[in-house]
Amino acid sequence: MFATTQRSHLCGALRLSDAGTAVTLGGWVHRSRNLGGLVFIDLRDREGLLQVNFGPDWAGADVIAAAAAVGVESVVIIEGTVMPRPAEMRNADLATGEVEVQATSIRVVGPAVTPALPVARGKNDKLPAEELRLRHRYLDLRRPELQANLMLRHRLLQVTRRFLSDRGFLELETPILTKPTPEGARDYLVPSRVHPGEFYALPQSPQIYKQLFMCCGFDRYFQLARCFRDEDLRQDRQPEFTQIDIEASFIGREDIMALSEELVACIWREAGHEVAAPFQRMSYADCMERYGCDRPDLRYGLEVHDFTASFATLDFGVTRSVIDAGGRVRGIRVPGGAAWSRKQVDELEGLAKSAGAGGLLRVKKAEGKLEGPVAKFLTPEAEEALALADGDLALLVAATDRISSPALDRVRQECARRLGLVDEHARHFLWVTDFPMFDKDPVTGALAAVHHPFTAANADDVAQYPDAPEKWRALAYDCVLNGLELGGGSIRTSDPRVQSRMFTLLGIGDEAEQERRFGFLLEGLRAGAPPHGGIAFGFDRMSMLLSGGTSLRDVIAFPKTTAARALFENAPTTVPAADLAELNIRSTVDGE
RNA sequence: GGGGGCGUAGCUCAGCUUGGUUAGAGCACUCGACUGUCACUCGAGAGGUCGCGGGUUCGAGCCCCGUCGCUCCCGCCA
Repeated sequence: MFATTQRSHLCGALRLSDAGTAVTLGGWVHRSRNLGGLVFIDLRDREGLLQVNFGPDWAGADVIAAAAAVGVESVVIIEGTVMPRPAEMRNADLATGEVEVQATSIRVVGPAVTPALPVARGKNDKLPAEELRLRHRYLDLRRPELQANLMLRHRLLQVTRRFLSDRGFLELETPILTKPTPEGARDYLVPSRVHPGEFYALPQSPQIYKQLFMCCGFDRYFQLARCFRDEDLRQDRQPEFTQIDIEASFIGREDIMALSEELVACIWREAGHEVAAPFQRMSYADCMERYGCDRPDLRYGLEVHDFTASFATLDFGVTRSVIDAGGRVRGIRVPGGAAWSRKQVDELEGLAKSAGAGGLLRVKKAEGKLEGPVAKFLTPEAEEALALADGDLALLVAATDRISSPALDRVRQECARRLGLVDEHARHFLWVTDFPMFDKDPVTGALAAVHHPFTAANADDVAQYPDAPEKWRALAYDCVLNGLELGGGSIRTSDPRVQSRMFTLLGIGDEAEQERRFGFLLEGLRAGAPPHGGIAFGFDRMSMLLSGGTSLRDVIAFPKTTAARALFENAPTTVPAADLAELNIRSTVDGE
């Protein structure tokens, strides 16, 4: 398949069964070893490494001299014969290690300057600084690890396309130049030359377009969609990213969740992992109650418990005042935590405080005795509720749930890490369902969409609490793996009047304002919209997990730094004033 | 927008605690030797704006202030 007019095989593909074959190979000089009369070159292509041998019995002196002179990372084309290696000279570390090619000619077709970064690395060599790897990305991407990552990414893209296409989903493209939506994340804006003073935005997601496809009757859509958000970056967040975007008509939650489980299993299988479906499900309320988090890592326990009832009678000021004010006392039991030093527990308290808690109450049981600031106040009922075994440590937060949940989440995760409870090979998939529709700002009372403004509400909740939207649950669902959000979606509002009411509840302007900003969606819905819904998966994150990496930058060919800068091509950059003038734009930055 | 870490040869790092002659090592590079290596080995050599700017000092890679870059985290990410 890879044979061309210039080469016959891929270097890394040759095996013992190819012995005796005359080959012409093109590749990069990974490393070379010059033993005097004998020269070895490890030739590399995307398939792997191959040892090429230049010896006087089959190659002329001029060929050997040329092989000895070629620098690493140069591109060469060699001719020769595949030979089995003598048993004692085989290399078990190399897929091609049972053979070598005895070369009769070498031609340097792409001489390389001395590389700024090493591509061939020793077993214990550290990677160069990421800044340098990004600046010299053309070299970094030659590394077998990154080649493997991008080739895996390709396979995951293809298997996703095949899976969805086979099920009748149409791959439809949506615009990259779109309308600014001043909700949610910041948009990347693109000035219009033709229309002075007006701007496009790059899409944060194809959300509205895919809903319009449903209105058009393309009842199953998908796209491997590039999305853009002008927010600050993280290890797992890039300003442009790829999502598997799916939408379908005449479906409910169960349809989307079943389809998604199949898709995820298919993708994981492509990477060599079997996934058990159906996935566990848990309501948002249960997640928050038991784990303090809407995407819990279920590879370990350390569940959060409520001790409010048994602490209500305690004559202890801290818990007393919180409970009287409507708060709760919640916490986790840490087996073996009693052995931790004061300093170690203080560090945990630091985590809780950084998450907003006032402090972390500790009770430990050592040699049958309870210890800690609250110990002497404990009633027999409270002791029984804590249910500490010898060596256990209880870590409690007395506060409103809004404060205690994130604090206990942080503490729980750190305790699991310290206790070695996190099984790196385990995969615990989870559906989180029944999110609230709205998040109510505790200060202003304003409602904000937890998912997005197009999500449909649970009809029973709307009927039961018509005037208390903060009690409505959304028909939304998140797919979680080991505490990471893989994707999320919802059933959408397909009634334009209901959609308009949602905008009103969210404080998105009057009717005229709604028409101006979201009219193109409302018009589509009014023209006859089927019930529909969908989901989007973070494809980069999936690729990262399946390639075994921890940074999105290792599965994206040309990523941005955390300062949202491209170091290789050096973007963004200033442009000549004349270019700005043509766009009717003037920079306010000094010195421009 | 805020906080932490890092920045010394092409690469990875030591040196900084306690300021003091000519800033070191490994790899890579150049030259030489070597016919079975596979991180070849051996010998020799070259290679430095100690991120940048300012300050303290008789003297700064080292101390202080500022700044830039990368990175991790918080905010943010409907």
